[in-house]
Amino acid sequence: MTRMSTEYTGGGDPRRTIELLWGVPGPPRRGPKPKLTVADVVETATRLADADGLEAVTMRRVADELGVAPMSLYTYVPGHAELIDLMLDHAHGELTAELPTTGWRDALTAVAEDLWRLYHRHPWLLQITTGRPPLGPNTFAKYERELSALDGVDLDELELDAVVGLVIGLVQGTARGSIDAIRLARRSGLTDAEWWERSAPVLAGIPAADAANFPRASRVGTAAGQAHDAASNPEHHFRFGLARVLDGVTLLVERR
Amino acid sequence: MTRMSTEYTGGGDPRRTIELLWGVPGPPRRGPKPKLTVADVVETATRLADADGLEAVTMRRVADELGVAPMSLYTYVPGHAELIDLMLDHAHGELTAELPTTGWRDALTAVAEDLWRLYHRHPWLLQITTGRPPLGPNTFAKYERELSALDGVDLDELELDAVVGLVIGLVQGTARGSIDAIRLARRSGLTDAEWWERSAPVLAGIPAADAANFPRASRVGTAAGQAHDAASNPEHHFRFGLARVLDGVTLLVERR
DNA sequence: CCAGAACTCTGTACGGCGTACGAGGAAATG
DNA sequence: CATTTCCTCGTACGCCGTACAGAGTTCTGG
Repeated sequence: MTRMSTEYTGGGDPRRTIELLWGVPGPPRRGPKPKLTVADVVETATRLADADGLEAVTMRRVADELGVAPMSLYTYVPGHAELIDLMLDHAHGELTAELPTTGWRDALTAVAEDLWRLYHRHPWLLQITTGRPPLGPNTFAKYERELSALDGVDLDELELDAVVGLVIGLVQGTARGSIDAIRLARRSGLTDAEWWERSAPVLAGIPAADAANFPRASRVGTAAGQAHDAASNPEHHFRFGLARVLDGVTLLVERR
Repeated sequence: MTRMSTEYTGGGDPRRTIELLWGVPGPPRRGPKPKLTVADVVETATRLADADGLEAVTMRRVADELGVAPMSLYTYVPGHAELIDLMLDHAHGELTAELPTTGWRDALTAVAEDLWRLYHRHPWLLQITTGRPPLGPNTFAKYERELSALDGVDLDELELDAVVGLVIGLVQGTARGSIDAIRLARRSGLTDAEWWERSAPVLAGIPAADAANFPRASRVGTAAGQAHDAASNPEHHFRFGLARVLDGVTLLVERR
C-alpha cells in the first residue's frame, strides 16, 4: 500500500518562480525554437493531477505526455516544486465568477461555495501545503476577490483578514474530508459504508474496543453514519460549519 | 528544491492494521526472539518525524536508527503506510489532560488548545491526510474526549458531531499555517518578514502586480503583515476563529 | 531427544523518483 | 560563415518502498 504525496511550497529562490508566475518575457531568444511553452507544461501536469492525483505529476510522466524527454522540462520550469507552484496559481485563475451584490453574507457564501467546487474539480489542490502561497497573479486576485465580499462591512483590516482566513480554512477542512472519502472509495473500490462493514467485525473481536468504553463516540458515530451515507456527510459539515461561522461573524459586526 | 510528502491513510486491508493498533497478542511465537517491538519502531519513527519531518521517516532511516537492516522492519509493520497509521494513533494518545468542568465553552476551548499544542509538538501530524482515520484506541479516545466537552449541551447527535468537526477543522487549518511558517523559516533560514523583504522588490518590478490592481489585498495584506510579525499571525487567526465559532455555536444552542 | 515447522533477520535486486552533468544540434548574431 | 546562445536529451547518481529467497534460531510434536 503506497501512500500519496503532498508537497511544499515557497522553498527556493522566489525570484525565478515569481517571474514565471507573472510571465515576464525574458531576454530575446537566440537558440532553436522551443517545442513547448510553460503553459503546455502546467496544463499537462494539471490534467495528470486531476486524473490521478498529485503523485502522478512526475517529471517523467509529464514529459512522456508531452512527447519529450524528462530533462527537457527543466528548460521551462526550474524543477518539480516550482511546477506545482505554477499549477496552484493557475488553478486559482478559475475563480472568476461574479459575487452576488445582495450583502456580505451571500457574497461570502458564494466565495465558500466556489472554493468548495474548485477543490472538488482539482482535488490535488488540497494535497499542497501552501506554506507561503505562490505570489502569482491569480492567487492575488483570489484574495482580492475574497476581501471584496466584505466591502462595506465595518471591520478593520486585521479582522477582515481573519474572517476571510476563517472561511477559507473551513472550506479546506471540510473539502479535504469530502475529497478523501471520494478518493479512498475510488482507489479501494469500497464505499465508506462497505469499508465500515468490513472493519466493524474486526473491531468487534477486540474486547478493548467495546462500545461501553467509548459511549459517546459510539452513539454519535453510529448516528452520524446512519443519517447520511458517508459521502454526503462532509457536505453537511460544510453547510453546518459555514452557518455557524457566518453567525459568529454577524455577531461581531453587529457588536459595532 | 525538494518538497515534502504528506501521506495517505486507510488504504490497505484494515484487518492487520487494526490488530496492530490494538496490540492483539497473536499466536504463540515459535521462532527466534524478536530484537524489537512494534512500539520501538513507532517511537523511533516518531522521533525522526519530530526532528526532521515526515519525509525523514523512511524504512531505511528508521532501521538505521534501530541498528537493524531495513527489511527487518517488515517483521513488525506491514509497510510504510501502516507505520504512519500507528504513529498517528500513538500521538493521539498524548491527549489525556482533564477537561475543565466550568461549562462546554471552556471545555471546547481546552480541546482546541490541547490540539493546537499537539500539532506544534508533532508538526508531521498535519502532513497526514486522514482519509479514514486509523481505528485505534487513542483515536477513539480522542473523539470520545472531544464529545465529552459537550456533555449536557442540548444538541442532537448530528449536531454534536458537526460541532466537534468544526472546532477540529479550525485548529487544523490555523495550526497548519503556523507550522508551515515555522518550518519554512527553519529550512530557508529566513523569517517570514525577511522572505517578504526579498520577494517585494521582485514583485515591484512587475507592472501587473501593482497595488492599484489589488487595492483591498494590498491594504489588508500590508496591515496584517505589520500588526503582528508573521509568526504570531496564525495564532491570532486561531484565537479569532475560535471565538467566532464558539459564538456561532452558542447562538445555535440558545435557539433551543 | 530430535526432526521439522515456524519465525526472525538480512542481502540483493527491481522499478520508481528528482535532477546534475555534459554532449549534440539548431537558430540567431556579428 | 564563425560564434554565441539556447533547446534537447542520454546517462548516471543517490534516494525511495518493498518482493523474494536464503540463513539462522527457537519451539513443538512425536
